Amino acid sequence: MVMERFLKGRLRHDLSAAEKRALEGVVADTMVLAPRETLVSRGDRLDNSYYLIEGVMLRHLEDQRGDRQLVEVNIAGDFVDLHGYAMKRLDHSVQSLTRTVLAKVPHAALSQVIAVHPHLGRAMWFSTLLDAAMHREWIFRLGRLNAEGRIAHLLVELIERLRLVGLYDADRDFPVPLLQRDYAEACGISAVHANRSFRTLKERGMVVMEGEGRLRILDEVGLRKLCDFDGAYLYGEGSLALDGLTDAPC
Amino acid sequence: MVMERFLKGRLRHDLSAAEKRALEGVVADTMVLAPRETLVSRGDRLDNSYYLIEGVMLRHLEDQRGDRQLVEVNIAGDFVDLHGYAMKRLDHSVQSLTRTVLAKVPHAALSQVIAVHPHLGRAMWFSTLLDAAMHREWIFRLGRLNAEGRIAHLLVELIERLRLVGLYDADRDFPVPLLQRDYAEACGISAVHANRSFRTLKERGMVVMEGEGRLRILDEVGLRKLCDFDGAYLYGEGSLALDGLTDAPC
DNA sequence: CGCTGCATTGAAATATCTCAATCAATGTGG
DNA sequence: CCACATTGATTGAGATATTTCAATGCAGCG
Repeated sequence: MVMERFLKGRLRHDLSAAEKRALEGVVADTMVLAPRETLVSRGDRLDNSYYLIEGVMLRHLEDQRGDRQLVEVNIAGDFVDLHGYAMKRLDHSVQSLTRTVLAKVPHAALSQVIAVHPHLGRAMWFSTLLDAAMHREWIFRLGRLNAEGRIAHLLVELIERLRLVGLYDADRDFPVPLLQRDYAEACGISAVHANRSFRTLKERGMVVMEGEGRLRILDEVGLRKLCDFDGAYLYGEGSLALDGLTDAPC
Repeated sequence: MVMERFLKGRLRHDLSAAEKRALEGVVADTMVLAPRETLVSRGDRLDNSYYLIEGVMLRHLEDQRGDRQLVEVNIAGDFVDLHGYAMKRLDHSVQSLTRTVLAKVPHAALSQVIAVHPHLGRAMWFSTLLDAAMHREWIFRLGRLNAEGRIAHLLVELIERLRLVGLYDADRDFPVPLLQRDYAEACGISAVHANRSFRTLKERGMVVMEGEGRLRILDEVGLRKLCDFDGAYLYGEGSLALDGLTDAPC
C-alpha cells in the first residue's frame, strides 16, 4: 500500500481496485534520503520518477549567484518529478527537507501500466496539472501579496494539502519544518524580512515558533483572512470538481 | 494546416504524417475573438479546449478586490486551456489581448484521437508540462528579480517563444502589444512603476515605445543580461532535450 | 469640443533589503 | 567539563525599491 495517498482527497470516485493494484506494481524500489539531500538536479536526464511516501521535499530554481527560489513543497502522496516522465530532463532541482522515504518508479513501468490502464495515465496527467495549478497560485502569491500575506498563504496551502491526505493535526507541531531561510526562498523575500514577518504573525497570535523550524498554527482562520485564501486551485473533493476524470473515454 | 505550429520548435523528431492528419481532425470549428474578450472564466466547466491559431491571449487569476495577476501569455501554436481536458474546470480565466483566431477542440474528439495515437496524447501532456515549466520560471521572475529584470525577463521569454514558432522579427513592432498595465499585472508591480521601469529600459537603449502597446526591441542581448536569462525551461530544440518523447513505448 | 484611455511625472509614504551585530542552542575536540 | 565553532533566530539602522495619490499630457473619437 505504498501509494495509498496518491491523489487522496482529489478523486471523486476512487481508483478501481485493479488500478490500485496496477499502481502499486510500478514501484521498483524504495529508498531513504537524509535531510537536505539532493535527489535530482536541474538538467539531469531521468529514467525514473519518484513518489514521496513519507517526509517533505523541496523543489527549486537557482540564479547564477546561487540564490534559490523554491517552486513547490512536496508532501507524502506527491510525485516529486512525474513531469520527468514526459519531459525526460528536469528544469529544476529536488531536495529533501526532512528524512524522506521514496518509491522509485521506472518510466518503462509507467508506460506499461498506462498502456493497460489508460485511466491511470489520465490520473497521472491530472497530478502534473495539479502542480501547474499550484505554480499559478504561487505566481499570484508573489505578485499580489506582501511578505506577511505570502507566508500566510504558503502555510494555508500546506495545511489544506496535508489535510487532504490526512496528515494535518492542529494540536501538533506543523509537520513541515521549514527554516525561516526556506520561507524566504519560497516567498521571494530576504531571510531577515521573513523573520520580521513571522514576528508580526506571532504578535497577532496566529503562530508560535519554537526554533529550528518547529512551528505551531494557532489561528488558521486568521491566516486565511490575511491572504484572502481560496483553495479551489487544489481541486480537493467538493471544490472545483474533476467530474469526468474517471468516466472519460480515455 | 490549422495546427501546424503546435509544439513547433519543441519536438526533436516531428510528429508523423498520420499523427499530423489526426491532429487536424480534432478541430470542430474555428472562431474569432475581438481584443479583450473573455473566452473562459475561472470555475467554468469545460467540454472543449481551444487552440490559438493567431493572435495573443492572456491567462490570469484575480483577487477579491478584482486586481489581476497574469499567469501566462499565449501565442499562436499554444493551447490556451488544454489542462481543462483532464481538469474539467478552470482555476483561472482566459482573455484575448489582440483579435484572435481559435480552433475549438471537443474533449471527446481528443479522447478518440489519443486512443488511436497514444503518442499524440503524450505530446499533449508534454504541452501542458511546458506551461508548468513556464509557470515555474514566472515564480522565479517574481521572487528573484527586480521590476526592470522582471520586464526584461518577460520580454525575452516572449521573444524566444515567438522565435520557436517563427513569428519573431526584430525589425518589426513586437507582436505582443501588451499595455503597461498588462506588464504590471504580469510582473507584480504597479502600473506607475512599470512605466518608470520602461523609461530606464528606454534610456539604456534596449527598447522603444510608440504608445498603445507598440514596442520595438533594440537590444535583446542587453535584456538577457539584465535578467540573467536562461531559456532551457522552454525546452526548445537543442536545449533541455525531450529525448524519448517520440520513441517512448506509450 | 469634450470624452476617454493610456502614458508620464512628482512627491511623500511604505515595504523591503543589506549589513552588521548579538543571542541561544547544539555539537565537537581536548 | 570547558573552550570553541556552527547554525539558526533576532535586532537595529540606514539604504533602496516600490507604492500610492494626485496631477498632467496626449491621442483618438463621437
